[in-house]
Amino acid sequence: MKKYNPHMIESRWQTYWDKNDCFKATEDKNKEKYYLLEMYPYPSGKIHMGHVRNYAIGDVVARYKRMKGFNVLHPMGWDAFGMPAENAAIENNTHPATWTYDNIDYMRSQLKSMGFSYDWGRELATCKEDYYKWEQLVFLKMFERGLAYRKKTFVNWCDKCQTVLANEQVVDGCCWRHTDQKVELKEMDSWFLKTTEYTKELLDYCDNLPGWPDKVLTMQKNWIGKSQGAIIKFPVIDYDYTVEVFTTRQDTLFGATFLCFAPEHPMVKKMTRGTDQQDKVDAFIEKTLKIDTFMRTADFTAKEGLFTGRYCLNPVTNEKIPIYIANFVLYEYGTGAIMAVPTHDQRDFEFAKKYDLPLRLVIKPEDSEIVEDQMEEAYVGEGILVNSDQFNGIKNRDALEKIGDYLEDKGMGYRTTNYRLKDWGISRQRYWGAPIPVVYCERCGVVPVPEDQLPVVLPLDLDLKEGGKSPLSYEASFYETPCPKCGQKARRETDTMDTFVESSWYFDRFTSPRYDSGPFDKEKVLYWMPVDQYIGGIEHAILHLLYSRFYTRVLRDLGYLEIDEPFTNLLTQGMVCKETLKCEKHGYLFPEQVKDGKCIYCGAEVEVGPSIKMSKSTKNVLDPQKLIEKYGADTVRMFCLFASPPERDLEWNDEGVEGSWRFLNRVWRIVTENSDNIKNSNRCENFSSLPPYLKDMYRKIHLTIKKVTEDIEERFHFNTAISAIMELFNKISQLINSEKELNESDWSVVKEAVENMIVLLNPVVPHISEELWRELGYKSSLVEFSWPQHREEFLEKETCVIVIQVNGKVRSRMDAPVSLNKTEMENMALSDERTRKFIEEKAIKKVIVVPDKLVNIVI
RNA sequence: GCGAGAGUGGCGGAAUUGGCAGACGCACUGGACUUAGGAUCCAGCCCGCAAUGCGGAUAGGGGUUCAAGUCCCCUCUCUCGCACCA
Repeated sequence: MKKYNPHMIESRWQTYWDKNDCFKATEDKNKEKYYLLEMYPYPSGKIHMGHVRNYAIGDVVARYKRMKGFNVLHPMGWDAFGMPAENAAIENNTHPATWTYDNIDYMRSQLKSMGFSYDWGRELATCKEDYYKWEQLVFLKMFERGLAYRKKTFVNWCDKCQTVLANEQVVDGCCWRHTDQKVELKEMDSWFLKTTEYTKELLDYCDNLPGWPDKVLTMQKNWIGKSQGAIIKFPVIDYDYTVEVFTTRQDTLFGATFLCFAPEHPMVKKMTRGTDQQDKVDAFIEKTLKIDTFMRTADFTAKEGLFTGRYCLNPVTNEKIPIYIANFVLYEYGTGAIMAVPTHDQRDFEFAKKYDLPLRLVIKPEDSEIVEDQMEEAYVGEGILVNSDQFNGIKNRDALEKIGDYLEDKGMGYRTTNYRLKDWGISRQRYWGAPIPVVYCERCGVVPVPEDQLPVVLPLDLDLKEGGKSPLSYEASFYETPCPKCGQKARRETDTMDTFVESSWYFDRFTSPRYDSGPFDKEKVLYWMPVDQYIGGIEHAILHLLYSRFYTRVLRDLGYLEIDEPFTNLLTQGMVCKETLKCEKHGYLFPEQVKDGKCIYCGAEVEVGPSIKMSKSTKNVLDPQKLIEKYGADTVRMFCLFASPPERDLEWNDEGVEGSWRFLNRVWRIVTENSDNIKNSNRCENFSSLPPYLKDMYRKIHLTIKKVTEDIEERFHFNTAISAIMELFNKISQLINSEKELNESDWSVVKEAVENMIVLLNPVVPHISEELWRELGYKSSLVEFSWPQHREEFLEKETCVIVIQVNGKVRSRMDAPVSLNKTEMENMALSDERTRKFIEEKAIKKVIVVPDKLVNIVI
């Protein structure tokens, strides 16, 4: 008997699929298309378990859909621009391009060794000219339409990255890549994409994506952050300016006793210029801007502010109220200034108490009294308006409307909707990215590079300096260029685009990756898009997915696409977790640094920590390469799918992998040891003449087909699909290993069972199943094979086990013919001897009968 | 603080519509085969007890129901997201 040798088998089948172009996708209008996409990886060096899991999940679906007869597009590529390439290049004295392409080559070979069914002919890398050229073109089109623009703003600056970060890339006040690096505010010129042009659509369509997890949609909605309220105008006294504030609580307007500006608001300096307060105000602004936004606005940071020396009029009370600047007011949100109602807003309350500002109650709870002097916190509940002139006595909910109307009537303001979503800052002061195709000319200003001069090529031969600014800004051969308009000496933009721009349309490019007359071939993109199933990590729930939704709309409005949403269905898989090992002296340890529970360096007892996301920093990682070398790709794929359903975290367990390995060995053995008998027997023709135990086996075959199909199709629950196949396997193995000699009809049913088992296993473990399929005498590959369809008539049973309960407790079971009516079942249960013991002489109150399942006798 | 999700044996997890809780796998225990077993096969494996049976058990408490892991209410714990957003 041949031993199961995964490496031999796997490389043989990988070569076969490759040579025969098995996964090559071509447009075919007669077939239903299915575009399956997993989030493409950043070529960081080698694949990690997260990739393996993500791509194993995707591959099951791709292979399954293909067997189901769909025209499947399943591409793979590389998110190839980005900072790690630059950092690694400086560290290792290589070029980012060399580093990136080397990594791509190695990672491609790793993905190939996993046997994923990609159409490798469509592979793309975003760092190549023929990719970013089209991104630059789209940028120019956006510029023409005002969807890309330049402005001076306060930007998030990471000193370690030496670049600007998008708001989305700031996590807890720190850089998303350097969690120990505080982000500073820096005023800079930057390019923005006008995501806010589509705010409403992006929000509304969240209710139009039934195939997305609610969690992700909620996160997107929160990020967009819709709030309804009003803009209210407060005229400044003795100064020609009217402050506009946004509020959601116009019902509390009569209680607005002061105003607060964000310190960096440009009006603050203007209003205080030449006044006594100027110096103090300037100092306060400077001080506040040194503190990053997170710290400044953290809930543990005390409210701080300063009087500007100016007053304005509360438009409804006509009272003179002071204008402050305050650290807790955000310049980016609303109008950058607020009306402060200390009685009904906790922040305003704290501020007023600190600076001794007046409190006026304007909402009173219906069943109690509040006195301003005795308030210890703001009253934020519902109530009745007081101290509000003609609005006194009405409920504050109604006052929202009424005061809104009043403001509009009097021209003091208007109702509006405000969103938290801001425009997307895409400028990065980095080298390894797509150049922004514009030129700055002293005469002509900002001049877009003409389309026929694209691409603006990222130069490869230049010096990379450690730290500091982007090398492009030192490279005269790059930035020196004649102005496209007037021909005079001009300077090229040296910033590059955020890499999220590339990932906002790579899925479109996959439909025609070699197309050279535009971003993509319209006919092909119309055929394939949208992506039917997108699979990736939850960590992209906001950034990547929101940008992609935005970019899709831009491409639609530019005439490239005819769809609104890029991804019809989204599956967010959980993280791969493993326990951590920690030594008191040496910190986190790799498993090989621990022997017999002791640290190999100091012999100290190693603490086994909780299972958390695999990460290099906590050293609880596992190199998939080693697993593939030890067990082969099929075992690794199988364990990843078997250990938990995809959306949940996967708890890594070394012994569990052994289990998958043993299962595949058992399958191998039972098929190879019995292949002659299986090959030489005929398919079972006459079901009704089979003895009961074979009918039972037949039923199991069809039950398994049904279960596996439903688990993959409806829920992506591969773990239960695999366990169903294991049950079928156990049943086959019991029959074959039983004492008796197998006869002809036994073998005919075994043939049916084994063949179906192999086909059902194919999407999960494609190599071993192909090999065993051949072992059974089939010449063609399972790639060509159709997914089996269960037959209802084989699921039907002649008898079933009925559970008999007395007062809800299981007391007995009986075998009964199926489809008895309720009375028959009841009578049968009542005549059951074991059941009678529990009923004794007691009166029966009620009998509940669930057909073919259960009888519950209530006494 | 707000929002969402989760809590089931020693472990990963099943139970899809309210109908036998613990499928499948791991670990563990015993046995067979064996020079050997970290291979393979067979058996056992939620807890308690007066043990062929009975009782208890799905974070804890209460409720609805003939029947609750599943539905409702309260409490606790954990995870994730947001967090002075006016």
